Amino acid sequence: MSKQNENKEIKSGAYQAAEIEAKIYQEWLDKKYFTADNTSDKKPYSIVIPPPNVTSVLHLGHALNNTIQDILIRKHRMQGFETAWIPGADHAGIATQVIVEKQLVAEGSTRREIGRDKFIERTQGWADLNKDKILHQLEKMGSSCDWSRTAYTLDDGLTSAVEHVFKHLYDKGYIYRGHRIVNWCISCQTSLSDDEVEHEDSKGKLWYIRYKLKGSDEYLTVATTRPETMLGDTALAVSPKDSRFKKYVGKTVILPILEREIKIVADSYVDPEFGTGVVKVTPAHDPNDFEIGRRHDLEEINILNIDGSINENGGKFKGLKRYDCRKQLLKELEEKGHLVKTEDYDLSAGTCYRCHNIVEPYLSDQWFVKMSELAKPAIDAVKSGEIKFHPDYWSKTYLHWMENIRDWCISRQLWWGHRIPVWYAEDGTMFISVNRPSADDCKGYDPETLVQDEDVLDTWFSSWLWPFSTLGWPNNDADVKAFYPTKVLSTGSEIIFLWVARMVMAGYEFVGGLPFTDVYIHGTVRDANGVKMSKSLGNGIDPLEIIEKYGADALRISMVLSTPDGQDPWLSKNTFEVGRNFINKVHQVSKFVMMRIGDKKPNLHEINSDDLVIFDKWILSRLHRTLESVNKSIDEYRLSTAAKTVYNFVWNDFCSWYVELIKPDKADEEIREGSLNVAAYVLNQILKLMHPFTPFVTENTYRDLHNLIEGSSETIMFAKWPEPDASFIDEKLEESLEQIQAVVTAVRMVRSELNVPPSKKSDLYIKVKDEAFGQLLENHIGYFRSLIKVENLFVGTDTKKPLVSASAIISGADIYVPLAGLIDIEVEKARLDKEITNLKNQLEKVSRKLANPDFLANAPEDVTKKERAKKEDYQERIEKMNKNLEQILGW
RNA sequence: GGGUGGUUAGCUCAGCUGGUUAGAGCACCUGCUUUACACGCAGGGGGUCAUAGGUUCGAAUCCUAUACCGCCUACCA
Repeated sequence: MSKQNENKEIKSGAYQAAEIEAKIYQEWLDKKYFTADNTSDKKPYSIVIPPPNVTSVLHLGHALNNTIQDILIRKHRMQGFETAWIPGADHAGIATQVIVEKQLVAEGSTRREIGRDKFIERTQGWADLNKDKILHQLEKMGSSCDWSRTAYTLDDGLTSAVEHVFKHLYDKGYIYRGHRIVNWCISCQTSLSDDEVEHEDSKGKLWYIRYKLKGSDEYLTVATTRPETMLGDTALAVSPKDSRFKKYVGKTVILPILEREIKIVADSYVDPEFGTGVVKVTPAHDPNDFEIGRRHDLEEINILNIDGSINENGGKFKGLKRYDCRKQLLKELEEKGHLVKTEDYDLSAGTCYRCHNIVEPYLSDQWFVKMSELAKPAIDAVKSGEIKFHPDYWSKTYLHWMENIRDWCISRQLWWGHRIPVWYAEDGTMFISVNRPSADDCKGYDPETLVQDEDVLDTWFSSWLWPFSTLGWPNNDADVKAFYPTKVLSTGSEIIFLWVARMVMAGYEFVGGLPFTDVYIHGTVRDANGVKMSKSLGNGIDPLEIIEKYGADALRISMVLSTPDGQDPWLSKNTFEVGRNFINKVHQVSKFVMMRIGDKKPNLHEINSDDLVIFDKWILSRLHRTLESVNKSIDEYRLSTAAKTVYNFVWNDFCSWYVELIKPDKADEEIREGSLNVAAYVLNQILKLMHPFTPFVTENTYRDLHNLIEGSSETIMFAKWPEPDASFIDEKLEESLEQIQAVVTAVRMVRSELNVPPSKKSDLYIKVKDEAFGQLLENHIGYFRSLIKVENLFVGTDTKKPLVSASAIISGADIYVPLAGLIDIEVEKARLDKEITNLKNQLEKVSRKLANPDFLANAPEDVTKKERAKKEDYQERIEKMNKNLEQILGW
């Protein structure tokens, strides 16, 4: 931190976010402003929150996502929609169970020791604690969630939705139980769906192992990346088209070490070009081998225990961990001459998305959902544009996955979650029910003898119902009727498959219609080095820490400003200074305007157009241009662009120009009434426009402003959203003002470069080309006199250059600042030289263009006209500057 | 291996349908206790727009390759 920064902290005039934010949020809660009314006549606008996991508190990714949702909700609330933002949390089966199990181990216990009921009770307590923390964080961020509708995937209502859906799919034949190869995490000791497996590239080896042909001295060599699986080999396979190996098909080889006899089969899966052209077949530990095994009726030998150690089928290797076994096995193979060679090999190993251990393909009984039929309407929805992705390119990712969808393994060998609602009789007959079936439900069987499936359902099996289960489906339809489908789902790209796609399928299958019309995919939050923020890397930033230091408004606006539309934001702690400074700026300018209002009563809602000067009209024009642009950007989900537009308007147009322009020449003079009205009106619009982005400072200031003028105030939350009005936009007038700004800037530049003390006033001579512009300057000099420290202004079409003066030549005006005794000739000369060189370069470019006959022949007329005008302008300015330069040299 | 996003100032990014003196914020340099704001004001320096071709009167912008960075996806042992 620099010295300057240290000093700033002590300054007392700055905006104090913390106290204001806490107070305001509590008021919003007390008045129940966030609560949605399902009987309202207003048009609905609803969003369901992507439920955060109860395993950990929120990070900046959540802060970004929830800011986006709150911006959309608050804007639409102001636009008169009945808004419902449904908050909630997700029980996160595997992740939560893993954490609680670790706690138990640390205490010297295990889940099996304390038993299922105790374990669930304990996990529940822990999850509830975290859930509360998460909801508290959302509040601190200013989220205007409808807390009366807070949902949780393990709530009774949501649980009954899960049961309902399970039964529905089972009856339809879409849910089935199968003996299949699944992804098995040896650490979490559960199956995983394909989407819960992450692929990580790693350096591996390809081991070449030879298998001896029975009754011959010949060998067949296979290549493998997982040699330990050979303990479960039940065949070798070759391509049926491969002439090299045709003669061996049907023969037998001896599996090294275990000395088991296994046969050689021909299967078209084998690629003769790869490796040796011979593949070892381990049906119980490889999905492809499993298929080959089924085709050739091979034995399926499971060699692993659920913890990844070798079981009794591994003979003497029994009890070894998988990679220890690999080591010993390779050693023995080498000793016995079976290891032909070893090559380096890049592979991408599947790892568990929760614990990052390498996943084993594992043969077990699991429940699956058949997906192909469910996918159809979900594909159509995106293809037809009924559901739109923002940015649009994500729809390709979605469609690619949907069109290649595979069955979904939904059973998990866990205790934490929705227990599979299936009961088995001794003979294997199944009954679907959450609770023990009644005698009527299982005719012919004694309910007491039925045993419930031990496993629980994948967490996503409850979260895919989120857009309607949170609204009371299937038991209560009032909210469903009022708020389904929701409008937009805002989330990160990493759960397009896990969650978004499945919600779309669920929406069509269970409720009969799409769950949302828009999917907004925001970027992934990264640290200052571009590394994804994560708890395990420890590079995350706690939003609460940022809120404490800078305020929630600053957190929100900083995040949105620094998240490029459709790209990943790179954030560091000082990213948030941008927002804090901006909030303070708004606070300061509001303070100023209110101070100047005093006991006057400007109209905040209407403009009296009879009492406007050019600057007033200009800021109104800029305001409405801004409104036009911001509204468009938000509608297109370009929130960062919207925020930047607001930022630039407020800081540059309003604070740096307009407010400075209307400041009277002397401190004790009053602001012209018409301008003060405009300032108050524009400020009010700014506050409303900014409210979705920075809810607290705008609420606070809005109330102050209204109290001051009207003696009372309502909340800004339901204030009328500022819509653009094109009749305020005046391009010509904006151009005129840009000319005035150019004069001001030129004078400032001259003074600054010549090191004129800011306190020193001077006269100003301007020779204008156009009489009207001269009038404009003359009539409004009072407004910008203080901006350029001008004493007397001399303006006209024939104004002469004072002898000793610095000059600046801009389009349409020659500017002279008489500064006898203050001008350093060398500095002024260098300055003019630089300017002239600059202009000459530009002139050169334009001249070349205009000398090209093809350009003149082909370019549209307005372009050539523009270029000609430019050329003239450059020439004129260069001439004048040269003259000025000569004159200086003559001094 | 397929798909997809990126490459513009020291850093993070704008620049949407080709014609701009290529912009902003941060950082940097200079000056400033100027009537709200030093979390500020004014001014300044800094870019052969990844590379190579092409289309065009004209390319940061369109097309084609190449390189690098990133993400997603994939059962080639």
